Amino acid sequence: MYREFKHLHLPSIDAEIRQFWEDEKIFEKSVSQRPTDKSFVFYEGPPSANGKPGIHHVMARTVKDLFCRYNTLKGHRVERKGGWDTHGLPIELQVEKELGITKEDIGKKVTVEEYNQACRSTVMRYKDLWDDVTRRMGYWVDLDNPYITFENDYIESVWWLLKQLYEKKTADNQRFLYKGFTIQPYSPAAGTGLSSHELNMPGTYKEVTDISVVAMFKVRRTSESTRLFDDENEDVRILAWTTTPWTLPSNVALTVGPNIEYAKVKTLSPYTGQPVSVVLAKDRLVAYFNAEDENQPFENFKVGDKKLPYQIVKQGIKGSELVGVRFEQLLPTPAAATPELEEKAFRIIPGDWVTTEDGTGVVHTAPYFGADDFRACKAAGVPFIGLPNPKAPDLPFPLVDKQGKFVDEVPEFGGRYVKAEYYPAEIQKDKEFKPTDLLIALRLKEDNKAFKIEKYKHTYPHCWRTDKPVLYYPLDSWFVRASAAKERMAELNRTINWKPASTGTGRFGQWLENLQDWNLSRSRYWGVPLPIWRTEDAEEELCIESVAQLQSEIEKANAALGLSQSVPADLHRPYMDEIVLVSPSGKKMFRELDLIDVWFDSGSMPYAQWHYPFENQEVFKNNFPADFIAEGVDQTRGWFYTLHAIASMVFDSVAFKTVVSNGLVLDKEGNKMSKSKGNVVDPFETIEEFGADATRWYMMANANPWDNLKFDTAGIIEVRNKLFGTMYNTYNFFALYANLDGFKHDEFNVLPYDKRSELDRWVISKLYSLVADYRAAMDDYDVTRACRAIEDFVDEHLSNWYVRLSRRRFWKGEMSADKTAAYQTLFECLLVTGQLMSSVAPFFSDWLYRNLTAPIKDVAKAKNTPLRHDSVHLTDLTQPDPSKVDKDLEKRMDYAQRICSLALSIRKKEKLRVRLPLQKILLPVLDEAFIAEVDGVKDLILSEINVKHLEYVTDASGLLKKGAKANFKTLGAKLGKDMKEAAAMITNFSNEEIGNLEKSGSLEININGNAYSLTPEDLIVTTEDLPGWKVATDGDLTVALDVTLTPELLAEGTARDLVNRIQNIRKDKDFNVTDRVTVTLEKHAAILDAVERFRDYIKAEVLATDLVLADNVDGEKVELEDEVAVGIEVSVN
RNA sequence: AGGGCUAUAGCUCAGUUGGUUAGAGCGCUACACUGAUAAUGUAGAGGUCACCAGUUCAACUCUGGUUAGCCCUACCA
Repeated sequence: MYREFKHLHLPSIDAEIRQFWEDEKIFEKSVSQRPTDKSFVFYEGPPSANGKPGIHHVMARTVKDLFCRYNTLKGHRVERKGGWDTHGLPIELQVEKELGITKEDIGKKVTVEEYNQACRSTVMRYKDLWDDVTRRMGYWVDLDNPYITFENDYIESVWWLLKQLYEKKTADNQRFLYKGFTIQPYSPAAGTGLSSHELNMPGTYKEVTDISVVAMFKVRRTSESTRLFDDENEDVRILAWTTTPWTLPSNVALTVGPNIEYAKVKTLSPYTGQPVSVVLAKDRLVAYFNAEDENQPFENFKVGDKKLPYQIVKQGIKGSELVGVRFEQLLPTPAAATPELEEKAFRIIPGDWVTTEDGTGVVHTAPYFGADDFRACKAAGVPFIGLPNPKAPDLPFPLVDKQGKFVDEVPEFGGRYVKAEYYPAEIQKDKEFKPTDLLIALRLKEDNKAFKIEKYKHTYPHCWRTDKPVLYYPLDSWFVRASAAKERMAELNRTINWKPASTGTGRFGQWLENLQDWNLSRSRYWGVPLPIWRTEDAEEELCIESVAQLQSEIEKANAALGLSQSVPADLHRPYMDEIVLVSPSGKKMFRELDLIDVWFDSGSMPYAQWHYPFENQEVFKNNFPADFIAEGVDQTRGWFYTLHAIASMVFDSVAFKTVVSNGLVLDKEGNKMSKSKGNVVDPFETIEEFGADATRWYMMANANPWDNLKFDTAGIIEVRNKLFGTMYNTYNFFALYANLDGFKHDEFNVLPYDKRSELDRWVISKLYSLVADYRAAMDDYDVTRACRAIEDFVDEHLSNWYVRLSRRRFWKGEMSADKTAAYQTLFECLLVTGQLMSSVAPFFSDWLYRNLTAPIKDVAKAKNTPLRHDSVHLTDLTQPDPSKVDKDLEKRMDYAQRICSLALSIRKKEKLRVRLPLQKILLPVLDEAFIAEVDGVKDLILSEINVKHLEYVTDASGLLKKGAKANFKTLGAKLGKDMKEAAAMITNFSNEEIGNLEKSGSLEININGNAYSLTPEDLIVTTEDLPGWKVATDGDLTVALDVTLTPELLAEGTARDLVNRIQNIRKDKDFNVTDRVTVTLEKHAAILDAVERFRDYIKAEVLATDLVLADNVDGEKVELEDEVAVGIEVSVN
């Protein structure tokens, strides 16, 4: 028996199948039963288990899962090793929050050891939730043997990779792993520098309003500047604009464009009213002065006036002429003063990058807080400003510390955070609170050093983890020289199949073109320690590549230094920091304290997950590179990049051949989901309510995975009702009648297709067309197209046409060859469609497969047939079979569907119910082939629309009124400008003209004096009308219906109505489908004729042994057509 | 600021190499149909294919520009 069900409840199916998978280890079998030499390699991008899974994870993991399942069905062995990303800032931040400490407390209030222990125990906090969502959504991945990035084996592989980079050299003999001092984005809140790709995470650049200041730098009267002065007492100032006033105490230079023209303007200081002469770019005058104020008297100006009088006293000063001019330091810090600074700093230097697009055309230059500034000062020989650094006098300590505070030595502002955002929220909210930038601006205003202070809106980078603004800050860091490999990376990238392609060529490709070196250093505690040891004088260094090498170096050091160190059991800080090695020259070597960027961890997973090269060399070889990976598009600069970079530089290979990047999951209004907005969707609730399959299917079918999805549960409901509901109903229908008839599918006794009906062969043809379309779409990683093809087949073809038209075959009469054919055909459709669905909808499809195959499982197993498998996920994907596809048949059926549709629409218009039979349908035909085609599906049409006969009307009959339309495609090229008129002319062609053209094969027309010869294919001929008939038209098809009613037809219609009403009563009374009944009908004039003529028909249809007419009937009054009510009683025998 | 992508019905989306009636589903209205139905049919309402130019006999489609949204690039102070 086939299982039958009352209702479709997908969550129950989920639970049943999940249990089955676990009991029978179906996932394990689906991998192990496939040959090892036919692998399809997939890499799992490791999630971090310290956050809860969200609905977007269901999206990303559905993409991963379905292509792995699909390739499994295709016979590949698809290992899916899970993994966990365990290092990094989010974990540290969470631990700090829980321990109630800040990073300054590390090493003080808690030891590094305790801190790291806390991190280690936190990382897996939500592992159970993750494992649960993994199971519930049906994501098949090996959770028992995942790679974990904090494990020693993993770290050792990472070291090995670092060593490869350390040893690799560019053509000019530079190492790919090197240390450099540069100005880098730095997040004081996170306490670490940020790599360029971290800065390129979505959402890092935010629009902020900062306080901008145009500062007035007082020019010192020296030999270089005399020409700027009219007299000795003139107060000449250079104007320079900044959006970061906190960098002004660190100002050492002003940069001008050598070719920019500057002007000197006599005016008044707006905030003090004192006379002053200001120098700025001539093109920028308009930004600070109004033309109508030019040459106005200065006496009238009062502080606070909007109108600032001015007078241009000198123009055409080239930037190059200003170079070397000295100025007074704006905000001196005595503790930072040095003779060298006094001598070489505070002067104007040149810079090519200066523009006059905004500001004053003069750039305030603070080398420690801007990369351009740093370079410009280096080039011009301007020293850096900061507190004395005894070890490196050239590199004084910055006036801003690593927490983002001014050092105490800075007058007035010492100890203040430079950005308001670094203060705790409650301080920022205080009414008295003033950001440091504002205090500085006010100070300048008071001291007559500010020309203009205003708010300025611009975008500024923020730390992607802490959401606070970054500083540009001088740091000593280890870099990977990625820029040296960018051509090779771009070249390898071109071989990768990106879905969508534009991400690869555009976003990723352009990124590679402008590739910067990869800043690897992180000043943190919980991560992979950089395995590099250096002597204190930095003369000698050693990069360790393995635990074994560390072991031997330790032994060497122990011997040389008389120590008793050993390799730590845990390769993290602080244990690694404690190891002292010895250099070839006998000096002590200490570990570089940096950790590496966690992105390097995850980019190392192809190697480190197998502890390569220390173990599993063969496994690695078979599993590199990946055939397929998938993650969110936000990983383009993250995991996708680090995978690609490491593979390119170390292995000169791609890391993955195909990558599918999915878009964001937004709420249904299109807003980003965020906790603060409260629009976050809980994946557990969604799956619990709608089932995993409907959720997965909706996410894949509604829009391409790479487009953003506006997540709306109404869409899931639609999928559930339409696709899964229809499949379920179709199955239940099959099961109901198969059980009644005792039909059991027999793989060894299948009726050949050519022995089956036109309708059967048609649906089989459609099915195998679907198989081909589906495979083509999936092979192209286009799951949306694949899903939509299935939806279309299930709804349009299988349920709405095949089953609807075949229903009668299933419930009429005893088993017959035709009935068997119907069962076998429907069985095959369900089986194959279910299999195609299984990649996206793994639960329902397995449930369906198991229901379909349960009755024959034992036989199948014994005889080793294709249906022997316990799960659809263990089967082989249905092969496309062109011999089963009959495009001509599909075309014929398409005619049938359209003809029925037209006939029904005429019925509708004429108010002729379908149960009322009609005499005749007429099809005007223009060519003989059409007759043959329609004849093949004639019976289907007649029964579907309840008409007795079908006739064709040919041209010869003379009844047809033809219409013609211009074929623009063929005529356009021929006629050109005369096209429009020709089209009008052709529309007005008479029957005769069209006939002539068809007969003779050509027709001359004349437009605007140009003669043209038309051929038959220049016209699209249609039959428009059949005078005297009810007609409907759809494109090239026309249908005419004979609506004459005879007593015979009316009686039959009434008989059918009676059958319908009696059937309804049977259904209402819950009779069994097979129950025999006795029917008593009220002796009503409206039905007498029908009962007389169709007594046997009615009896047969409703399984009545007796049909009695009586004056009084106990049963119910039932409405027939024309408001006639008749009493009917139906009772079981 | 520059570069890219997108813009089609109330909503979610299709729309081939330019070709003359721009489609589907959902939702809405009305009427049917149903011995599988959380279905289905027919009909209706709903579109200036974002806007403006250009190329062409012909533009939703190609080109340029504008606007809006998104993404990317950028420490231009």
